[in-house]
Amino acid sequence: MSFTYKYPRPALTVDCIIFGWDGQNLKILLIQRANDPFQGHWALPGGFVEPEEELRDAALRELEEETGIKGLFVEQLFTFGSPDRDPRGRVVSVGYYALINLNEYEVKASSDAGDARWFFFDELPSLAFDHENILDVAYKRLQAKVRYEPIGFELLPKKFTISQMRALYENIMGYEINKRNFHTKVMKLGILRQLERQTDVAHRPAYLYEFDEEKYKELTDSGFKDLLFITEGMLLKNKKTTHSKN
Amino acid sequence: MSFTYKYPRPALTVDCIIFGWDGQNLKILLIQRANDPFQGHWALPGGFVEPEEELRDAALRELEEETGIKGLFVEQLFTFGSPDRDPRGRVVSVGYYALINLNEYEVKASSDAGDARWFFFDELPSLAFDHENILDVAYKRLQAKVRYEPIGFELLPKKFTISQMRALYENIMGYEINKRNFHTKVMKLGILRQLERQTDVAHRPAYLYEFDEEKYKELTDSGFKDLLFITEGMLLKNKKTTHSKN
DNA sequence: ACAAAAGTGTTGTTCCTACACCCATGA
DNA sequence: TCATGGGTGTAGGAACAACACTTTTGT
Repeated sequence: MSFTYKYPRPALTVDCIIFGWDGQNLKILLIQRANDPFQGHWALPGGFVEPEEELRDAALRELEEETGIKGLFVEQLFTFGSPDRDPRGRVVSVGYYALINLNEYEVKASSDAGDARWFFFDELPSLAFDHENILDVAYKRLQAKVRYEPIGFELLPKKFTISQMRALYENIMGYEINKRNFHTKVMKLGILRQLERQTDVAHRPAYLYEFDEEKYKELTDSGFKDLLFITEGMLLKNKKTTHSKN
Repeated sequence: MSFTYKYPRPALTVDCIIFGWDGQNLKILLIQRANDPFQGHWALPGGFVEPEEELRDAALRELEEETGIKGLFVEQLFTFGSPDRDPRGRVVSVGYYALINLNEYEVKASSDAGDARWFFFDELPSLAFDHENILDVAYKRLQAKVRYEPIGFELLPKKFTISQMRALYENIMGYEINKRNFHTKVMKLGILRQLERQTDVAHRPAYLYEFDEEKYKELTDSGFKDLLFITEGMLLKNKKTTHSKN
């Protein structure tokens, strides 16, 4: 069976940039290509969009295939369509990025499509196609979003401490964050519900919090989010953070 | 001549949302469809992406065809790919939005592809396909961008007054803007070069300004734009602006 | 008692907000 | 002189930035 058109048509794919967070490290899920163009190279997971499939659903399907998890948080990133981005011919790819907490799910990183592996964000191999560029766009987007609204609750566990939240943001921003001012800002926003305290830690136990979606929705819906969430004085710019891999 | 593939492929188009500003009104360029699906309906200008063409170039080409202007400001908006968005079959469309000052160019609004016309933003007809949705996404994006950085210098003439700039933002935001606070903020940013004054107006002549791209680049490059450009107290929320069509 | 991380007090500064007021021009 | 916008002064409050300090746990 085959399909014939009057004019040439590009193939349509989705590529997924999957950000994972294990509490210490920002990671990216990559797969090793089994077949020819760039065989053996690492690449972003992705694949062809089915004829009757929503773009978003295609992304979710690929994500489920690679991680085993349904209904991940995804957002459309950008569409990449340079004529020569794939040596086999023209392939237009819609990029989606996903956020996932690696402790909550114990994500399998293997799949039908060859080897899959989580990489530390600062130890990425070189990638197939234009995937380094795509990844770059995704990371910049993540950094930008984090500046003007608190996101990434998909990356944190259900219950988390402010320190854990701060550690995540430090990794995304690439800078240490002023503890005092971060705490103040988060509290003032009022989108966290305070729960019980931690136990069994060798220091003063921190309060646990959970994300209050109601309050968050109010904030964004109520006309205006006049938040720059991460402000300038919050960042300790002399102290860069590596995506520490302890 | 024809092209045959093993699997079905969607057609790939670009659609352009062209925002125009004539000094008083926000407008949108639409074309009237000459052919069958939605014949006679108004639609966003757009068309197929050529086999060897960058997506962005396709958008620029369409824009030139419709407006006669090369090198307009464009930015990728979003990609729309619902399987049923076009009754002829699957068509995936990459949306681009453009900004253009209607006085500077005296834009022709006719084209080979049937009738083209500028519509007042608040007098839009119903549109073909899912173009109302696309337009909605574009307008929301424009509003969002304007919140956290001063954009739209493409919409203003080379030399403009602060009042003209404010009028533009009032139209985009849909609210009147507090004159004092807007003025203060714009001045503090330091991205405008002050020029001579207006002449021949029946009131105190305003200073003309031009956009200082250098300073603007410094601002954005220098790490952080901690600007919410349009702040809450700037807007007079009781006073909505229609996109006044005088 | 000590280390380690959690959490709070506070001060100077900048920015935002909401007013009121004066200025320069053409008719 | 009046109408019409252009442009400025300013005061109270909120938010930001940069400090230092106290608290609570396990070892």
